[in-house]
Amino acid sequence: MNNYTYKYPRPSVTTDCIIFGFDVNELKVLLIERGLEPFKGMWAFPGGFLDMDESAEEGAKRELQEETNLEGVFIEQLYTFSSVDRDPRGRVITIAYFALIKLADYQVKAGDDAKKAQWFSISDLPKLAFDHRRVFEVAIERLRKKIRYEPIGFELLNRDFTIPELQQLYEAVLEQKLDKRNFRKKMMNTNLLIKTGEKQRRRMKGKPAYYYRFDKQKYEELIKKGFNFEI
Amino acid sequence: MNNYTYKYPRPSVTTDCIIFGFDVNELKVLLIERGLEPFKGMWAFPGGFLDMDESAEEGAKRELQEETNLEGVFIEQLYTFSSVDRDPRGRVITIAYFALIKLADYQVKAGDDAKKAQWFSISDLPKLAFDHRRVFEVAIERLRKKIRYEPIGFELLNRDFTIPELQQLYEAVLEQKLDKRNFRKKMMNTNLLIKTGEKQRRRMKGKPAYYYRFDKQKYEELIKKGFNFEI
DNA sequence: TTAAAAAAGTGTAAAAAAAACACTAAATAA
DNA sequence: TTATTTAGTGTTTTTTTTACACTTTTTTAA
Repeated sequence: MNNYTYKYPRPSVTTDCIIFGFDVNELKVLLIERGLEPFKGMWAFPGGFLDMDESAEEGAKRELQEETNLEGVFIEQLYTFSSVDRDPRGRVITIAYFALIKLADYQVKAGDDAKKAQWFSISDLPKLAFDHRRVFEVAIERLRKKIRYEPIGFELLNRDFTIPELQQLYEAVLEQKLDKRNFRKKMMNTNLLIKTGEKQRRRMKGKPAYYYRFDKQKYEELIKKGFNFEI
Repeated sequence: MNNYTYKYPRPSVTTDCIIFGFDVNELKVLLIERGLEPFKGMWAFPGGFLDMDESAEEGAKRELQEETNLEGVFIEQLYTFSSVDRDPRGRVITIAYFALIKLADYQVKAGDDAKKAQWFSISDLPKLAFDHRRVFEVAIERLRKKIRYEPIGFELLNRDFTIPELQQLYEAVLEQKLDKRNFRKKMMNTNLLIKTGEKQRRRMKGKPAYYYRFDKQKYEELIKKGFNFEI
């Protein structure tokens, strides 16, 4: 035990992941119930200690994989939180990442005994452990800014989505109503949406909407030429 | 010696400061010549190890103070760099901050023997130690984005500045020419510039310009009401 | 089977913002 | 006193954004 000795004291370094999902018109975030002290019984973002042979991004991705079974998702460094007193166990610095996932592709592993994971609507969060409330505020603010300038909303929807679904996502994230016609116009003017030709085929009220796909390849080419996505 | 022992290995944590200044129409950055291996003789951003009783921001500010004698400057977390191999001495994670200072207020301490500090034009940087070239790229990109959406340019100018000076700063940062009339119009329309009434009084070519001040107090009030600075 | 209800889809006009553009004014230098 | 240099100023055109209402296609209920 106690094998690692240094001349000067060092903080522990962890990564945390703020994982957003979108379901039935609500923006959700994934939390884990803490089984141990400190903050036992409270909810926190999934995260853990950084290994010495991985970068912070790799560590965050590894944990995301372990916790949610998801790979290849949009992940981005959010902020590094380093208040001296943020963890009662000692000096712990956390490098926080945020991730957007397609909720439909993902099932919370029910009954995973080690850690109870659960999606919470962002408007109805429980009390969070550590400084995670603050972390959440930073994350949601970043998401709100980012969704206006980069086409990251699509990461939250199925590959095939309808324009009204996309609009509802924007409305949920930005917390404001948008004009139907102007929204569609703007999205269409990017020339980045491909109509699949399929209609919604469902037992549902109202006229069914057409499905679209985001043309990621075209987007990547356009940004090389200095194109700016903006909504 | 070797007094700190932990059960699991821990990375070292440092902070680095990318300090921008503006002088004679050039955007500059402050570098320190390394006196020791590794990268002896090469240039690097000022920085150092985080103390256990300070947050990363406090650490960055302390170092900024030590290196440049400046206090109360605009400072902002930039990014945390954590590649496994970024420091040949071992696992070192750095939390990078960027800062904007009024060059006129600051004199590089000539002959400070421990560390030779020097301003470099961003278009003429020497070879940088560690991954600091990458760090620089991230910093300049952030500055370019940020200056369009927040009134941070004023942090680089004297309290009293002329509109042409301000424009030259924007042109240096954004690396593009701007229309004189449209630039002035936009700046004036923010209603955040106070004309001091003073003219330039100098032995210089051309018509002297009037001095202005940025109304920080008014700006702070406006952002509370949802105002957006944009240029 | 028909009528009512619900949601998707569509275009145009007005207003606001951004871009383009050239001359006059005030100082210094020759 | 004349030439040179830089500051300062307004208007028109173009582009972008906003506001706004009806038709179409489906399901549900009568």
